[in-house]
Amino acid sequence: MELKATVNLPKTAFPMRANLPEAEPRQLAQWEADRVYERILAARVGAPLFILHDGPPYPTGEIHLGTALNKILKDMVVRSKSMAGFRAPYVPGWDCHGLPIETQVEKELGRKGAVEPAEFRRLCRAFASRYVLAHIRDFQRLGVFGAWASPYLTMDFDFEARIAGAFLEFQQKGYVYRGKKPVYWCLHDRTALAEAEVEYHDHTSPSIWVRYEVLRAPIDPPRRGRFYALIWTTTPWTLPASLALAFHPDFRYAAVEDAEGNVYLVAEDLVERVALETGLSLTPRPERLDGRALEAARFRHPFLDREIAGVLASYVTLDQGTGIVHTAPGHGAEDFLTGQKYGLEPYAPIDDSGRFLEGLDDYRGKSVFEANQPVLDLLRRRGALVAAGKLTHSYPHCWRCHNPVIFRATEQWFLDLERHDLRRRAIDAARGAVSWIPEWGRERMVSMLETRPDWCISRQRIWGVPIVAFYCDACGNRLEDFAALRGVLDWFRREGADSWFARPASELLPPGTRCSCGAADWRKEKDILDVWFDSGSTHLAVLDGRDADRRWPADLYLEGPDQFRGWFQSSLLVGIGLRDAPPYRGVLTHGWTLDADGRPMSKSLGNVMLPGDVCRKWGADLLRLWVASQDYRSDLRMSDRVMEQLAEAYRKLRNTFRWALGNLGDFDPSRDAVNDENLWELDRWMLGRAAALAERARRWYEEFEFPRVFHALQDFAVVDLSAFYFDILKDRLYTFAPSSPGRRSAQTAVWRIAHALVRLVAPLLVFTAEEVWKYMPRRPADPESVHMALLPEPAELGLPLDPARGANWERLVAVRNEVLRALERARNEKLIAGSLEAKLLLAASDGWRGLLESYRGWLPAVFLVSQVELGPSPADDAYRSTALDGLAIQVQRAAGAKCERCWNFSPAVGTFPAYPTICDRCYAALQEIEGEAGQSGRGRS
RNA sequence: GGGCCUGUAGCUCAGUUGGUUAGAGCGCACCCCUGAUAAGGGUGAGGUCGACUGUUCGACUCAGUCCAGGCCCA
Repeated sequence: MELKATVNLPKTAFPMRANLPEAEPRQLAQWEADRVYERILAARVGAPLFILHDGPPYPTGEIHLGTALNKILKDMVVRSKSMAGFRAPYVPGWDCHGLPIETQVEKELGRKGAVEPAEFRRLCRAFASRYVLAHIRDFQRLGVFGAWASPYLTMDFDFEARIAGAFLEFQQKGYVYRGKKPVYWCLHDRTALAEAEVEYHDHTSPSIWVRYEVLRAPIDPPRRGRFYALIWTTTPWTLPASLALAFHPDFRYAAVEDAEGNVYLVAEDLVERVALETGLSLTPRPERLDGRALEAARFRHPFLDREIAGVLASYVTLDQGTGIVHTAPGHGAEDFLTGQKYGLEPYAPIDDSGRFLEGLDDYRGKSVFEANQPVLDLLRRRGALVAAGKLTHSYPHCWRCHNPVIFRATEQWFLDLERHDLRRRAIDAARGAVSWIPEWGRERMVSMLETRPDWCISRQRIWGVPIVAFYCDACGNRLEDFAALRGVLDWFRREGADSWFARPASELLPPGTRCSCGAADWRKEKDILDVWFDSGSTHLAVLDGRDADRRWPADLYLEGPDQFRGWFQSSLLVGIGLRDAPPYRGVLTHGWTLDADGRPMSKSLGNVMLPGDVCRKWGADLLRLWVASQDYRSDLRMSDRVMEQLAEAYRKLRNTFRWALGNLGDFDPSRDAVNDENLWELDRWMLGRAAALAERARRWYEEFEFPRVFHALQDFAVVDLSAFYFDILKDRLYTFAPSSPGRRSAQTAVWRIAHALVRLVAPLLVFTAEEVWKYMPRRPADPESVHMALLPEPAELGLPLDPARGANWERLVAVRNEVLRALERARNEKLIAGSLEAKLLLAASDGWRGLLESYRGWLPAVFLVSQVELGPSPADDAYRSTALDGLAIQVQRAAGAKCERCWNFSPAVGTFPAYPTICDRCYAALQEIEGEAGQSGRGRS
């Protein structure tokens, strides 16, 4: 038993089980107490800056997995940049204004409009502040480092002033106009919505076929019945605003006759389908018309005293309907454009809540969706309704209240994208100056910019930055004295944008501000700015160069794919419009989070997995591993199954570190490390492999290829270390005398590798890396936290081994793999159990023979067997390699007895009277150990 | 319907300029060890590379069509 005490078994306090959910919060508290984030920055004074500008989330509710993915990726970027030697500050931000907050506050208030605007804004501010604090905790829990004590909030007074200032600047530069346009309109929230605020859900609409009597068309009228154009629509309520019928210029239109002799115009290709869907029995007549011939046609409105024009539009399709589209320029984007072309008004006779202001008694005073049925009845009475049914289709809904929205022409504020070539310049910048990861981001941004309409920047809400504009009470003209307008910003800086609501125009404007008409009474604009204008301006407010950590433009924006229409785009337009350059040098996009079946996570599907729950069950490092393990450029799958798998990978990595730490318990790198030239060859070879890994990993970090880092680290830990190198080293580390050159060589290699690996993994597994670092023997120059360290340079792993020798080891590994097969066969035949019970007889052809001869002394260790002999010809029952030509392996029982100390078999066991149960090698080791003990005994006295 | 993207073993990923029997790790099955032990090691079974059609002497790799899924928009 006392022999066992002479075996150097691994010893470390580093726990095998991580217990991350409990350990991580302690680590967080430690980091905070030690001000590690600040110290990392301090350690990079004067280093080149790397600015990741944070895309601000809304401070509502608990963060979801997509948010966590986003923040973790950002943290990996910032940390890897920092460890690559950059000064990489991270200033997190929140988008505090807007409908999401208003909706929540209204919910808390219980009923709408219960309080004055100023009070409502106070409640919104309080709500946002509360959730910012909650989010900070959530994000910190993920191990994200950043300036949590000084984040940016778009509701900060100074920030509000900057947003309003950006608007004034746009206006001064001539980009801003007011116009009537159909916009998405939420009847429930009584506000215009940006495209970004609309989401599509299924909705059931009436599906009706309506006939418009033809007044004039280049075709002979029917003998018996009447002559109609047939249209199909799912929005009966837009019929009162129907001003035109649109035909496709290139379609052919047929005249078809029903049983009663009435004749209908319908797109030729749709005749059969229309007959089927309406139940009409339609008989074709010989007449055919090109769509473009119908531009001059005239029709009668089905129930209003109105003549309707025929117009041409290329968006008319043959997918559905009749190939003729009823057109209401006040209620559709495409209709609006067509209306403009033909000089038609964007007529929308409804108020903010969707009630009809004019028209027939049937529907006047009703809101649009209520009007569908009366309009239907009206059509039926007038004989205009040909058929009616229902259709469930994808329809735009308000992103906050989830009610269906409509298109409605209203007075709004717009940014003119054609002004000063804004659109073109933005596209050019996206094409040229910005680097996109992945590459396709460029094309996506460009194509979206090409087709997007002017930016509607006004909202009829309360919680936001007001549009700083005044109207003359007397003549209605808008104030264009920009010095006076800018004066308002001082109020914002002092009291916030709340001052707009709390103070009269006379206070906000310099005394005596007069209109050109001479009057001096002003009325404040009621609209506020679109929140996307807020967030689109964050780069102006945050990257303003007020200290060393702020520089415009940012190096990187990193968000989900939805931000192509959102933040990426709004920021770009603001940057180009006001600074004539993009606000970012690069844009990185990640995918969406999906469940195990590839469906997006959503509350309605009930498949959401919250980061908080994952942290409580698995730990933040495992969530981070999830982020690091998958290709974030496409969508990421999440499930218990995936987490279980990651937990296995984590465990393996952790135990590999643990074994290394256990074997470094008596190793001090500055005292015990072996020089490169004294390192054993295998150790140098492994160091070379680690160096190659470090080199690749550094490059991958540079390219944000985190999954490659993770997979490479895992492979290295599992294949190179655990299954190969460490397995081989056990014999040397456990049984050699503690200070023997061979053991110190192994320890030097293990230490260098672990010391490098822990830094390579640090940006990914932030908690575990720090924990490993704590238990690792370190050099005096090593920082206190692994996160202050730099990524390992390949050179740190030592001088490269001669490539020819490296190639030898690769071949030895190939032989080893064959040996393992042979040993397995022997095990199955019950010849041996453990591999140390084996003796190998290797017969090799010339190609392999030389190699084996020259590494003869290494072979038992590398093959984990007690004895190896090289022989001329294989026995009949030898294992013959198929992979390596000419190699045969014969497994026999090892000679001699099992050494009690090292468990190798040796004929020498029994030849040492003092130690009858041990082998010659252990005998020598024991001599050495006794010598060392004597020395250290003297040293101590 | 349009724009962009994704689709290689049960899971997560590699697959170099198209070129021999498509790789890795995990998981799984079986075996070994018991001095990394709620650890460690080994062997093995798993894939018609989403489908189809082309180009080519040869395609996971190129082209086209389709299918499934995602983001955005209609």
